Amino acid sequence: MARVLITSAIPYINGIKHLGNLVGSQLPADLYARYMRQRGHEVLFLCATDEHGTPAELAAAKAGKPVAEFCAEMHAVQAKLGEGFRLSFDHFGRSSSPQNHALTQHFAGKLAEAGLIEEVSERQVYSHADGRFLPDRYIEGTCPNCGYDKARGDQCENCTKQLDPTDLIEPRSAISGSTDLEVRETKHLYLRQSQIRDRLRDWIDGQSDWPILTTSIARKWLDDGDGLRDRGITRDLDWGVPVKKGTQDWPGMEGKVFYVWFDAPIEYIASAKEWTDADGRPDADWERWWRTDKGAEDVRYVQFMGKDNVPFHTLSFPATIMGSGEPWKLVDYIKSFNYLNYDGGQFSTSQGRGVFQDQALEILPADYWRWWLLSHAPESSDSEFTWENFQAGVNKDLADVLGNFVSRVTKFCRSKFGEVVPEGGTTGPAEEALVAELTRRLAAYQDHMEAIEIRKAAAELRAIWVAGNEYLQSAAPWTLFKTDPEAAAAVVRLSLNLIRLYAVLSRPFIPDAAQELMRAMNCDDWTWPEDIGAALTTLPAGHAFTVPDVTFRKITDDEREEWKARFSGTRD
RNA sequence: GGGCCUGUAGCUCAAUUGGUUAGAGCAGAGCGCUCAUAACGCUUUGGUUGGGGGUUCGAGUCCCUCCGGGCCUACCA
Repeated sequence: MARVLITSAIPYINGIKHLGNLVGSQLPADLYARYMRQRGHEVLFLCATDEHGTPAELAAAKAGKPVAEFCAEMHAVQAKLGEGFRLSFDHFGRSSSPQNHALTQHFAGKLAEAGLIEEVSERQVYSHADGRFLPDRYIEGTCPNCGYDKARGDQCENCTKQLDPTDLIEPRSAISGSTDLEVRETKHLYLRQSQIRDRLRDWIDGQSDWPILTTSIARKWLDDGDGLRDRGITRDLDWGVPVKKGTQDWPGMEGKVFYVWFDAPIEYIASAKEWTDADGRPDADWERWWRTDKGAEDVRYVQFMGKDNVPFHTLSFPATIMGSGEPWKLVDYIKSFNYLNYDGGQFSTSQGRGVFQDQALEILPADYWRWWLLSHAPESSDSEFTWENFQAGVNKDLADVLGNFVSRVTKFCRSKFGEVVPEGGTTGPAEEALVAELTRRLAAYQDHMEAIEIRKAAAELRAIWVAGNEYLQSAAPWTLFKTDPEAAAAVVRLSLNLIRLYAVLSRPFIPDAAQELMRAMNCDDWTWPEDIGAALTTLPAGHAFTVPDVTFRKITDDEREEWKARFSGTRD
């Protein structure tokens, strides 16, 4: 039995996330966590909300709420949506937790001791009307290069020229529109990542099996221009982790907080402490996952994230861990994803474009989304959600191939033998061939799951479902029954066992439906099959079952059109 | 501008990393079955692998070039 630590990128707090966010980290992480648990491994699956930063403060202001209250509410909303999608987190924490405050300050203290923190004085734009410093992109003005009047302080979207906020003509706050701006001197802490560059490079170079997407982004940052740059890890904000050196005050840093990207990954660790603290368990219980000096040497740590998160997970966070000089667990494998687009464009939280998690669950059960999203995960390039593809995929795969198989087997049995596994008859070459095929496909399925090749795993699972229909078609128990009822009974007995096997194998993808099927088979044996032939005799003759309701109803053309129209514009 | 990724059948994707005649699913066509959610099975149509050039006995795969799509470019997260 192995021990697997799994984290998915922690979703930002500023609003309800769309399906692109879901498929880019949490959903695949959940698939992997569920699979590894089913295979008997010890799994710790952690996630949290990422609650700090300017956008969180602005979202709270827009909602007319104090930021702490806003974040608490949004955390509850996201936690509930996670449950709705059956994300099997062992703990869903908050980056604003006291545990994360303490740990973030601890790391900063250790980095300072190691000489990896530098104090830098810099000039930033302050808005009197907004009462805050403005990040570059929150300043708008006219581009000095092309004259575009909505250029941002970091870059002009029209001519793509990189800008400094002070380059803008007639700069104004993007928040309030105020032109009452002032350049102020302010002091910040920088993490001297450049000092750790060679260690990071050696570490990255040693990861030959990581997705190209992951390593190429890391190398780009290591080698771009003058190489890996030091990074500011503090901000002038109210809401965040106060800057401290361990438990000590940090002279000159009063009133400042750590940068959200410094404290967010540390929450992966703090979430584990939140998890044990919640039950009053000792620190040793979470440290055995995170401290290689306290039992984590044999842990395999796997992270899931969208490509936009890769630099922070391959460089900044490892630099924090390496630089601390303490034996924290480094990530072993980083699975990164491209983007899921929506019907010809991007999903957008700010523009309200696409399908959001709450809306998705309102119109269909979680399994529909899980199956389609996972079987179309943007692994090799950006992928696209269209209602036509979604309808076709769900109807064909879930309703026709899997659902209808269950339906035809159980209903045939009920009409000929009653709601009980029939006895009599023996298996022959057809059954042996089926077992051989399933054994081969199961091995492939397992290989793909181990390698986190999600679309391939989904395709293999589907092929396993198809094999049942092929078998049933060629065995034709409805014909056999007329001349040799016992032979038909043997076919049906095996087919009912196939349903149970499908519940076991499909559970990581579609946990609710798997549960329904298992319940209908009046069984609770989720043992992962070591031997297909043996697994297909689990339900013995005489075992009672029930014919389940339609497991997956089809999406009608009318529904498809209705949803397409409903989600074409922006959400309220 | 620079860097990275990507382009394979109408659609969504494969192709053991340079090795037979480029494969699946969906959609389309034909046949079969009648247990089943008008479901299932079998057969089948469909590709100058974005264009052009090169290396090689051999290129979807490597190199050059052009075209298209996307991402990143460090103070959004």
